[in-house]
Amino acid sequence: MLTRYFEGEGYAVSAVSDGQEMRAQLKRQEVDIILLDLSLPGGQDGFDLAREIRMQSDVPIMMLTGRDDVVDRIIGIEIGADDYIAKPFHLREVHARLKSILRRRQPAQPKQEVNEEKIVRFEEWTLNLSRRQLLSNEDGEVELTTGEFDMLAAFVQHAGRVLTRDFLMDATRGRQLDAFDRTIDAQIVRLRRKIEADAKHPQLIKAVRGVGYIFTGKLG
Amino acid sequence: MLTRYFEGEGYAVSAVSDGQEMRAQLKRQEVDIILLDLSLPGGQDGFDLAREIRMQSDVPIMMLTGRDDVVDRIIGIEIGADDYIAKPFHLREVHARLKSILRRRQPAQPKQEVNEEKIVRFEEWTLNLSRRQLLSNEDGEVELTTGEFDMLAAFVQHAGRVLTRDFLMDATRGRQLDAFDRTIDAQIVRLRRKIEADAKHPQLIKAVRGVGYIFTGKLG
DNA sequence: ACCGGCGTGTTACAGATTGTTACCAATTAG
DNA sequence: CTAATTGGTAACAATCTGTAACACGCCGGT
Repeated sequence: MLTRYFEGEGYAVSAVSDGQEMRAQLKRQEVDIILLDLSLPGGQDGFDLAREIRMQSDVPIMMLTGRDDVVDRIIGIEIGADDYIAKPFHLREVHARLKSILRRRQPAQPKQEVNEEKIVRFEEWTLNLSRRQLLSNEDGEVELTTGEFDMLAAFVQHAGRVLTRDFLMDATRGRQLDAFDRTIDAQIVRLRRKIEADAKHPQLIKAVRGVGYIFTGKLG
Repeated sequence: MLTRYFEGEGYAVSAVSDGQEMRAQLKRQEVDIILLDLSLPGGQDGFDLAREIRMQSDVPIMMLTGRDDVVDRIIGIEIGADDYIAKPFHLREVHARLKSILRRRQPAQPKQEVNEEKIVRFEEWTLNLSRRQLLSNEDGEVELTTGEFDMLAAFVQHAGRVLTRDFLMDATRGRQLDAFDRTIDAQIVRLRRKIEADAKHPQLIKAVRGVGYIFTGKLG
């Protein structure tokens, strides 16, 4: 009945019959207002559904219910419903209240701050420092171990500079390098195998004899 | 039983089983009222605990007890408990008294943010820190155990930082990690199973070898 | 008081990652 | 040109994480 009426009034209406369908619909399409029938089938309480909606968005909710219980009304409003109408109701009244709510909803809500991701691109690679994730622009994700990621991160953050093994050891492991320690070299080999097109002729990470290594990839 | 009832009534409930856990929880999160069961395990006397709380804060305390002893009742009230209810009690009655106490406390603390729920969104998840509830934007609620929730809460509140097992143990259990303790690792596995799309290739909680774990989900 | 389910801690083992060693190749010093 | 030095790499050992399975204790229900 509601569907027919509001479609007749020129609204685009999506009718769903339970919480599951509602979630699917909400994911599919942004809606301007939700009319929520509290006498839902199944054990699922309409209030729970309203709370769930409210937690994820500020879309207006009008509750329609079979009984006019003061307690229910209070609960409904407290949850964050914008209106609460008991049956029997006039369609005209529902429409009037709906318009009122939509009119009220003009001012946009301040968005929650989004943490900006730290992302570095070089050659055909995208390194997401926040997610600790390396993406090839061609083949999707290449998984790096903790040590490999830390090593690569150190390089891209000091691109074009020669990094000593000493520096790298401190940057990636947080400890000191001792004599005859080949830890860094071994890790370099492993990293190269994953990001160099030809490990025999490295283009991204080059050795600087007697000093250390340098990242020569082009950032951008 | 109490936990279920009050959660059903829309309260955010943190159930703890002893003084140790209580201290940890109080450190973790500010509470509006404490329901204190006087029949506590161990030699720890509930009255002592109440005194301890009272010494540090004015948070309302309701005492629940197995026997209705006039002397106990007087002691309880003298210590500074706001109410004292003997078993067997009706949940409705407890609720009514609780509301009464909170109403009474209202003017004392004119806080604006009382009704503000702490909500964090990341990827396709909505974590309600106040309600201790996790919602998938696609499939509705995913139930987390106490330990899983505390772990996830610790992560989202320190997103992008590497958290040591030591830190996590303190944040989620309020105790110290001892050698060869795999508690955190086991809990991580269980949490991942619930929130990672592919537990074999975790995207939200990544291990940092030799150090701990890091939350790499994008907030907002 | 007893029972049964659930959550958590513990243990053991599998698998992944890293450190070390040895040896080879490449480069440089003399 | 030869020897010494340095980086590359494989192979293995040591360490760390992932995970299943089980034990235990708690709590609610009978």
